[in-house]
Amino acid sequence: MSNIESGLEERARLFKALGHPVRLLIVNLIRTKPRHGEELATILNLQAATVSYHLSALAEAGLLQAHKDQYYQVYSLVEAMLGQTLSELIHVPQSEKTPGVAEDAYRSKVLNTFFRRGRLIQIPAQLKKRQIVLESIVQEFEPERDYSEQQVNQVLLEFHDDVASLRRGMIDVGLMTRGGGMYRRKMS
Amino acid sequence: MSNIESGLEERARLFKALGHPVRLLIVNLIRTKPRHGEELATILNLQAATVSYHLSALAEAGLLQAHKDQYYQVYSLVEAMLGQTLSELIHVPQSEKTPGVAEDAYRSKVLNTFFRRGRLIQIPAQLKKRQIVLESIVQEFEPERDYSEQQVNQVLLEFHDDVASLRRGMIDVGLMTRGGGMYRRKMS
DNA sequence: CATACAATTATAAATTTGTCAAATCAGAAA
DNA sequence: TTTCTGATTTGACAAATTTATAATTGTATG
Repeated sequence: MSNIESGLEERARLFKALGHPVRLLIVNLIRTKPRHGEELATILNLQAATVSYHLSALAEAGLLQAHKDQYYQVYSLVEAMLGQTLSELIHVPQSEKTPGVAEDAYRSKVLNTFFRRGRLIQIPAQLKKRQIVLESIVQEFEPERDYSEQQVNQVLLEFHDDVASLRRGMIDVGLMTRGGGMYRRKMS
Repeated sequence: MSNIESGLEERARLFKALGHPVRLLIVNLIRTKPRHGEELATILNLQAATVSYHLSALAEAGLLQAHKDQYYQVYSLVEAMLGQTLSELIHVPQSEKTPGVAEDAYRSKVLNTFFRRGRLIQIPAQLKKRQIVLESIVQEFEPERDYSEQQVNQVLLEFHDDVASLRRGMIDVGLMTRGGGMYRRKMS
């Protein structure tokens, strides 16, 4: 996966997720043992919807992971995060330190809006934004190589479940071509 | 220093401070070398006032320290913070996990508003709040022991520069008594 | 002391967050 | 299938955050 997310925003998201008393409490509660939403809502004396909101913030930041268990959506801590030091977490690669040209800034903004942890949250309705997003995804294909629909789907599935729309989008926008049932990425 | 700050809010403040792209950038810039506000404003292409706002958020969170150098207020990183792991930083003492009774909640709220990193930001104008704040500060004195004005000042100076107002407040509110030039804390 | 420079504070506007209630969804169980 | 239970989404609204401009404060230099 390539240049899809601005590391800067991603980092900020992590810290922001932890920057709220309720969410810190949630993390601490889940740390003692994995828990589901309703349990937390009761303990914290908040609405289930509110807890859900906070949980998704934490999950999007990569701090929590969820798995289904019967009725319940059980959240647990992503242990891998815990060992990192502030020093490591704070660090932003040199390349990101200057916001860059306005053009790139807009591109980053769009990518940051629609991608979360490498996955496409939603396919942009606006052409201009869809274009930017698809351009970023098409990088995953080698140019001038034939892919079966199967293979195309497999790659696209990493980004979004609605692979059909993505596939169609690629053709519409002119990033890929189809011929004789095979797909190939156009060289830019 | 005692129960003055809710560790929970304090932690959240730390993370919240880092939870913004501009502030992360600032931290990274300052990390390479200490810098002053205007310099950062230029690099980041933001108003000086805006940078000032972000800097104070970072300073209040304990991440930055400032020292004057001629005209300039030079900010540098508090190195001590950097080594801590997320695991350590996230941890909230057991006692804080339950929000507590409403009565205490109000008290915490007031204390959190007026204290920052153990220092009093401002002496509350409202009596009720001043009372809460002073009560918390008076804990630093042993009851039934005589203190000279000098000694009183020395303790109070840890909390706020305007020691005179604090001293007077203590008497007004009835937390301390003065007699023959000596001060003593009343047993509650 | 007046002027210049940097920093902070005050104010205001725009944006984002946090919360709840109501509606919708999704998986299990009857 | 219908129903039950927990989870998520949506809409609304209050609260907070972010940012800019203008005013103020604080140092230092001529």
